[in-house]
Amino acid sequence: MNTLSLSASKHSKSFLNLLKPQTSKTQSSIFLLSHHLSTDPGPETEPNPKPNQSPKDDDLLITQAVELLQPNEKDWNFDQLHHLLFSNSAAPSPRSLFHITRRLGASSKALKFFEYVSENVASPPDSTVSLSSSFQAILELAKREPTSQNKLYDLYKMAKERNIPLNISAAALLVRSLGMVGMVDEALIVFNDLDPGLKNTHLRNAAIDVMLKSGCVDDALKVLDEMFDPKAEGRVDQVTGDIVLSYLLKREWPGRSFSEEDIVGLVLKFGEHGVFPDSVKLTKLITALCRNRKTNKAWDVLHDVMKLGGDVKAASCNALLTCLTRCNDFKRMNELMVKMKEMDIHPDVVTFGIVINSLCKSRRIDEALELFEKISEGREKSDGVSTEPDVVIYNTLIDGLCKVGRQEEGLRLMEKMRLQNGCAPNTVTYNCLIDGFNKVGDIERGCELFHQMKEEGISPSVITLNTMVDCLCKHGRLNSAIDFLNEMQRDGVKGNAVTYATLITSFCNVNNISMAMELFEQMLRDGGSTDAIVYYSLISGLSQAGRMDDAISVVSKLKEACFSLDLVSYNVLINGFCKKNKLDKVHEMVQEMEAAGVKPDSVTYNTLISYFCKAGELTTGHRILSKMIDEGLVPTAVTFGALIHAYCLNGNTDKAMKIFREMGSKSKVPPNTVIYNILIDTLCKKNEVELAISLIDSMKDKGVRPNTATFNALFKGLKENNLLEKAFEFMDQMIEHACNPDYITMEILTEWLSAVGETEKLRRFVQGYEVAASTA
DNA sequence: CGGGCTCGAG
Repeated sequence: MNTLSLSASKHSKSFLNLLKPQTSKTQSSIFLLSHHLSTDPGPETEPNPKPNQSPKDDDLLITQAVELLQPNEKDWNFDQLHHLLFSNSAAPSPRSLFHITRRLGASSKALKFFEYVSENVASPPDSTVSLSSSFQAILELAKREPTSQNKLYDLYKMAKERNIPLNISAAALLVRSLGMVGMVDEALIVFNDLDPGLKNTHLRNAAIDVMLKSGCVDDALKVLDEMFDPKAEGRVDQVTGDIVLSYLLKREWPGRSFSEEDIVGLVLKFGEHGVFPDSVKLTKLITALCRNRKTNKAWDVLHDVMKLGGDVKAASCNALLTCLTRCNDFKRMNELMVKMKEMDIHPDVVTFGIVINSLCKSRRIDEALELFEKISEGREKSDGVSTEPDVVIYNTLIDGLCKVGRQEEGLRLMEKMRLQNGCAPNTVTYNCLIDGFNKVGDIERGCELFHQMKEEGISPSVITLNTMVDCLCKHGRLNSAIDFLNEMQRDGVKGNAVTYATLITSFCNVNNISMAMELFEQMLRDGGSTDAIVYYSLISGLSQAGRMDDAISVVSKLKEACFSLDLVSYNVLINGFCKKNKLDKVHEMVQEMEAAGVKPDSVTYNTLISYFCKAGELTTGHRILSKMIDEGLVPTAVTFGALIHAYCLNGNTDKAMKIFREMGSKSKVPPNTVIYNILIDTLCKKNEVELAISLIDSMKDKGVRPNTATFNALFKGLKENNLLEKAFEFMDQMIEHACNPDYITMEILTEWLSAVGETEKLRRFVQGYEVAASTA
């Protein structure tokens, strides 16, 4: 526990420190950086006026010249023109030529003027700069004209023939514009023709942009490499970084592929040159790495960017935190938060949301509530801290409470959130609560809340629908579920794949395959455009009903419709074949999924581990577990459950208990109801009822809901040992937890209680009254 | 660009 410094008692302090007003020493540098992050290359540079001519003189000249050039080019008065421009000993400045040319409006007219000037101006090289300026103006005009595509390149060829060099602005314009209209080869010719001295950062950026967008990735990388040379003209700048990174962050790269290592390598290389991804891009990169299970890479790149002096914002840290949460890596979560404080990165409301969610998901709901209180207090203080809990944080907590059976508290929290500005309950709030009450069997309250939300004008979502449908199905009220669905559809909430998957699976479970098929057809009909997910749900339902032949025939239908199986479908099929003990089919499926490029996930591994463990092949089970860990997957409660189950079956209860304890201490995976049930059942059978009872208590502490099977296992043990008072106690608890007795419960209790003359207590129990109260 | 709710494994 001590290594886990997420615990609120320790952390609340550091969080409060983080919330203190900050000395803003980083403030100004952040501002500067964000200014540099702009991708706008800045205004086109205009030629400088001649040193001996003031811009004012220049402007007069420009106005007069444009006046003279106003008429159609046939009617130009060349005498006056010559007098104005060339009678002076000083030729017109490049700046004035640029402006005169540009104000002629049309490129054809501008070109005529350009011809006139080139005939009258002194011979090169003296006139080169002037002519280049005029030429730049022609390009700018031509670019705006509708048929510019070929015109631009023709103009370039003309300039080249006449040995009129491009200035930087003209070159950049050509490269960009040609690239934009798809004349990539031409754009690259322009770039490659350029004098190396002219290839400044701006131009190289334009060229790299064109190259990347057209798939000439290797060319781009070559230019980029030159830009990394410390002696080079045109070093990388922020814009270079933006262009290259935006490209790398795309889902696919035309023309080449990049590994995560390549991308991270480039980011760091930019970093060494003082160029960093902006917050959005860094966050995207980290999110992408995390999605591809490269948590370590994500961790490294974030820390390296910090080390190199990049500006890291909370969002990027949040992305990594989310990923660490999913791996239950509390140690590094904590390390990262310490680092954030060190680097003066303020945690924001999302950061707190992630931490609170992480605590909730590990069932450390009270610590989550404590942290929540601390943040709320911080809001009251007048130190300018603006982290107040938002709707998401409230919802996270309400869901956390509901998930551990504290739905009444969840309800109270909803009332509390109404008192906070801008924190009105929303659809998600109600979804959590409805599910909370439904899951403990209190459908009445679930329905009540459902009507309440509608009265409040909060529209139910498809998740609300699915929550209700699932609950009705789990209680065997399949027809009510269908009615509910129809009613919601009338109100405009259409069922989705989850809805149908739930219904189809439920009908398969009660062996009503024809109804399942009918729903399948209905969804195909209603769905408008067919979706593969329709097939998935039926395959899943049939597999779980053990009808593997039917499932496989639906697979063929799916393939005929040109869909392919997804990860979940492979998982349910593998599970189905495992249950049927068809090992050859299991192998076939695993091979097929690998060939299809579908990577097995923890569910796949759990299914296989559980299969081999149950079959008594513990060695194979452990071997698959190692492979799972090698693949970067984290063992889940199901994984541990499979191992624990295996050792229980094996008679090795001590080993099972050892794994169970390690779950809490080493792995931080919260055990679930099934694991408790296995252990309680096994311990009772071995006559270790005391230990079994202590496990029930630990369930309460950890917020794991017992179910009917939990109590059944316990009652069997209590009956063996004739612990009647204990039995009454747990009968009350069963009522408290809204666990309905099933036929097994009734069998055990009827036999036992009739034998000892306690039939009255049994009667009250069946009617849902507390048993202990009946004695009073 | 980052955090919340339903369903698919044991």
